[in-house]
Amino acid sequence: MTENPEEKVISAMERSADIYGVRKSYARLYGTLYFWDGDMTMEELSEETGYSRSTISPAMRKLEEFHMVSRSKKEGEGKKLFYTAEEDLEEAFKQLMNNQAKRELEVMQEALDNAEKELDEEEDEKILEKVRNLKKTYRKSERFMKLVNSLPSGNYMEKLNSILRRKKD
Amino acid sequence: MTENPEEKVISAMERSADIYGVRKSYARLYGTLYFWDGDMTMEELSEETGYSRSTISPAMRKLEEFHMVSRSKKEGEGKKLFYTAEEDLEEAFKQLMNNQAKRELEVMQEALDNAEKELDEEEDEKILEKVRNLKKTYRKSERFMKLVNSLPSGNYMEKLNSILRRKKD
DNA sequence: TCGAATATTCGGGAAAAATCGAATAATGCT
DNA sequence: AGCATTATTCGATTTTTCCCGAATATTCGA
Repeated sequence: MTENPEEKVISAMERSADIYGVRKSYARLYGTLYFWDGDMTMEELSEETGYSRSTISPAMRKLEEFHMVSRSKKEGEGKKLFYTAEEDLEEAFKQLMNNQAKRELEVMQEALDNAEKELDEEEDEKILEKVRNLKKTYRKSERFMKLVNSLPSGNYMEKLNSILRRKKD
Repeated sequence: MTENPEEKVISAMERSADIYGVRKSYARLYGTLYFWDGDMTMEELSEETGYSRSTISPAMRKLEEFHMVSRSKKEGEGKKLFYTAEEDLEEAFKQLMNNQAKRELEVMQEALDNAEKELDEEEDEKILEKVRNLKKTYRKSERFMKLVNSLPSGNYMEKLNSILRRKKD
């Protein structure tokens, strides 16, 4: 909240989150945690971000689900939870892609399969063709996703680049 | 609206759009147009989707900006606009990525640069390290984006796959 | 097993976004 | 140039999303 240099970065994170349809509060919570030295309790997060505990609690669970943060407990600290930010964002993004986008593609493909089946019975060639066209695109995206996910984390860019450099036009 | 097979596909599109933070109306408009035989006027789109013209007009301009649809006029049809769906979704997604994500990355990188500069003056090593860490990740994403964009449309997946098959574990 | 500390859930209210209808602007035709 | 037709903009309304505080559930330690 106070105007540190990192505040601007956190704002940028909020903006990104917003653009991708993720709650801004998630971004601020993550950013605050990322720049914090060590771990934080929900109470500290609340003080720091201004969000109430009832906002933070589910937010942290989501962030955990996305592998953006991890929780831990401490000896003699009761049931209090301590959070730390996952620093390897690359891995986090891959996870995000894996969970969200994958489920997403599945829904679409199921819809396309059903439509194809029905249209096949109705012998509606024009629409059928369009459905098949979509299926092709989605199969391609799926393969692309799997590919990115299968690449070893950390240096996939370098690998891809070097692979593709040879066909440089 | 009536329960055709393609309605389910359009619903899935709406869902996708929603997940990615895009207006559902855009998805329905695009989907309706995609399955339509030929081009459509805004009035037809309005009848078909139930959205009013004042919703459709800006939506279509956005879809055009994203290269998802294209407009045209017809001889003797006055100023009336006719829309057709871009069928090459792959190209459209690339465009989308190019516009939205690119601007997005720029904002973040500027914030990171500024933060780095300020922190450098303050000699705050810990935070500085974290900022640099983020910069690294974002540079990587940027390169990745550029790479995907530079790939020839249509069969990049096949190429990548065949290239990578040899390192299959 | 009980009590204290903490996390989580939930309903209501506030804020934000999406859509509509009415008013305005732009375009093509005569 | 003026009229008719269609697109666009804008303020208001509805819908949706987000967040908070209070109530409830869970966990840990004794």
